[in-house]
Amino acid sequence: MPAPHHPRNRGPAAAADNRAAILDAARRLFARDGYRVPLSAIARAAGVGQGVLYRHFPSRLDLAYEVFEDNFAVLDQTAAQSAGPDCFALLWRQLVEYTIDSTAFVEMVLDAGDEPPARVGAERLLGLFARPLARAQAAGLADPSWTTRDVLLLQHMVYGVIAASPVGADVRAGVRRAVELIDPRLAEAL
Amino acid sequence: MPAPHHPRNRGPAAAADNRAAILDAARRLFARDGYRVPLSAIARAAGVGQGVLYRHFPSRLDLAYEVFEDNFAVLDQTAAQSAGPDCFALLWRQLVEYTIDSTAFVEMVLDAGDEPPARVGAERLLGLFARPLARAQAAGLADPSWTTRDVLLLQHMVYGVIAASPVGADVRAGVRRAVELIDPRLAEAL
Amino acid sequence: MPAPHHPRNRGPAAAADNRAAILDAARRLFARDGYRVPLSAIARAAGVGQGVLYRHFPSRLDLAYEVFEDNFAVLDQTAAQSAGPDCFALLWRQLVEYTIDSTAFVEMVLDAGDEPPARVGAERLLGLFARPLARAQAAGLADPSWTTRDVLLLQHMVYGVIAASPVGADVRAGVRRAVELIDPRLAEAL
Amino acid sequence: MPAPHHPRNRGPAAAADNRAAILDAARRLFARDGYRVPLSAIARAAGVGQGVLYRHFPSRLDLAYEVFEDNFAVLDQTAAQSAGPDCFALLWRQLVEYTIDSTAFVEMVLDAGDEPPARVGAERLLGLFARPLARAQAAGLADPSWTTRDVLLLQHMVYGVIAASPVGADVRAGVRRAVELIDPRLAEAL
DNA sequence: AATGAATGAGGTTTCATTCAT
DNA sequence: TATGAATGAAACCTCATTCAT
Repeated sequence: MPAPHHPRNRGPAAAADNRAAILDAARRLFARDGYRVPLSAIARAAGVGQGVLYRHFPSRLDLAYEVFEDNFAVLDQTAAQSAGPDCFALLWRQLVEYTIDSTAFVEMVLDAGDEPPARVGAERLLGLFARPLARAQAAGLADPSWTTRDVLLLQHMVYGVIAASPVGADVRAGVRRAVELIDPRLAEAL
Repeated sequence: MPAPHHPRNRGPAAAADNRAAILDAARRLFARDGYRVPLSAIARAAGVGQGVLYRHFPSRLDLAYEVFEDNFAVLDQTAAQSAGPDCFALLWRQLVEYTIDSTAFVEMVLDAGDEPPARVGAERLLGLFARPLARAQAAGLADPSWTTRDVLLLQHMVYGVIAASPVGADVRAGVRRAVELIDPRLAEAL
Repeated sequence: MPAPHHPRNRGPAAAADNRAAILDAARRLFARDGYRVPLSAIARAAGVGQGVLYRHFPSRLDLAYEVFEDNFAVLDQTAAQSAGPDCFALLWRQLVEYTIDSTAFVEMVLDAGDEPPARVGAERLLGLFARPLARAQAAGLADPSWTTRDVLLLQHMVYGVIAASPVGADVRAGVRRAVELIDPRLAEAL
Repeated sequence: MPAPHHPRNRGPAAAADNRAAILDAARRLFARDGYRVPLSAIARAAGVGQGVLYRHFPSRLDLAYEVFEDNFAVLDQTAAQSAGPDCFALLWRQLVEYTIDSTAFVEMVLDAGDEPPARVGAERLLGLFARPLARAQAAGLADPSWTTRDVLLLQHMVYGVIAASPVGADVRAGVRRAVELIDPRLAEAL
């Protein structure tokens, strides 16, 4: 038995692993049980004590933000790698995917309320979409009247559709139709 | 002992009054403190015992549904009184207003999750909008491709914008712009 | 078996009993374990749920104050019944007794800190001692320079001696000697 | 790898520095936040790990005792340097000052409870005051009935006054009046 | 010898729900 | 039928203490 089942207190070296395990557990539980899932459940699922969770993430929002931070990282990469007019569509598609997958994201945003908006990523998204949107507009692939802030609104509208979807419903179909109502080009990207 | 010290139990006659008082208190507290307000607070504000609240509304959702039921009543009235092509715009405007005013509504919908969707009024809205939408479409006041189910989607999109609005933000402006992105005619109605 | 061992939820009728049981338990545990004893321990000892404790006494200070309220009641009685010059000595003796018995009282006072002073009884003691002190002074049984506020200081000095007494020490002897250092007449009363 | 990234472990030489830093931090935090301040806060303020704190001071009481040890050192010096009948007054003044400044001292004494009394310095104080008290008594500067143990009682009485002082109160004035009640000569020394 | 992360017990507090009266 | 106290299961958060590195 080379791997002991309950290695108590693996020391500071475990910090990075623990952090990753917490983020992983949080991602899963946020997705399964919603943003309000007990932090103790996350700690348990991650196999760490509650104190560790508090050390790494002093508040629920800190944790949630980090969970979604990964998403931003991928979006950043997409924005950096794709310089053509399609970049906007790619980003939009990914953003919608993340929004669908992380319904907890909606609740986090709801809950964040009076927190600095940058915390919940709005500003990051704005920066992310600015140039791709301009390029898409120049190429006639996006409505010329849209601002980057409108892209946020679009995402929020997608939120709404997802959030209001009954559990068994086909979320993707609903989102697609909703986006279609706004602009067929947006729906095509999905 | 002819004069009870605490004339508490006013008998069955009080039931209707209590019900109304609870609904009224719930409406206020949902608006002020959000959907998650303690039920005991609602009971207290209504001046009734907690048991009464449970008698009338076995669950928070039952209570919330009834609270918003009144909104539907007004919408019903609007639908009944206005037979012209403008009816759709009137209904839409009212629906958006209710959605904005009752942010708790958003949370309720989020929370309802796996409850029968009809519970949260979707079916009622469908029935409500069916004929007015048709009339508006016939008069060129609404996109001919829209179905009544699309109207629900539209409302959900408005949900999203409201839900994602930071605390101090101008919710109405955001909603208006969002609706504008979909169709200028919808925005005009607001 | 006429008396079930664990009668769960005895209903509102139990409120008064519960309140008394909580106060009783608190008095015992404060005396045994100090002011910082866990509230949950008090609830357990009283045989009630934690919620009940919170309903009756929203804060530790509320509970402590009520526990010591009884003491004041007895002092009030003494002050009311004894109109002679000995009244001061009687009150002083009782006050010292209570102070000795309730070391938690010291800690409560320590902990109260910035709470309204009336809460922790200082003002009550002032009012209680005013007239008896005057009578005792008139009869030459108390130092004429003492004010009622000085009586509080005297009590606090007794606090200090009690608080600093090692566990096994003869608290009473220490207090007596301390009081003797101040004024033999005060010590005689003990 | 000649240049370690984190020059953390400075080796045995750091032990003395660490000890001093911990004592310094403890003195400040005890004064600012009270005796119950988290040990982790002290470690942090001292810039050391928590383990180091435990190595040097196995318990909070050990730490507190050492913190106040310095006070004793000064008292020792006073006792050694002043051979006249005023020595008692000087020592008394210093003792009262330390007691006022370190309200945490009061709490420590309260908390020590069942620890060996010598730990909290009683015995040291006894030894310290023995000869100065005798000299003061011989010179008529102190009550001839006082024993050195009475001096401890006097200090405890001062404790009580300090401990019972409301947060905003003028502690010094209270202490002065209290001491005056005992003996004007003691108050003069302050 | 120092670090500082991990542990986990334990305290406080809050409510949804029940139920004696 | 109404009352509102009682229940008790969590949830949150905080440290004292340990221990791998």
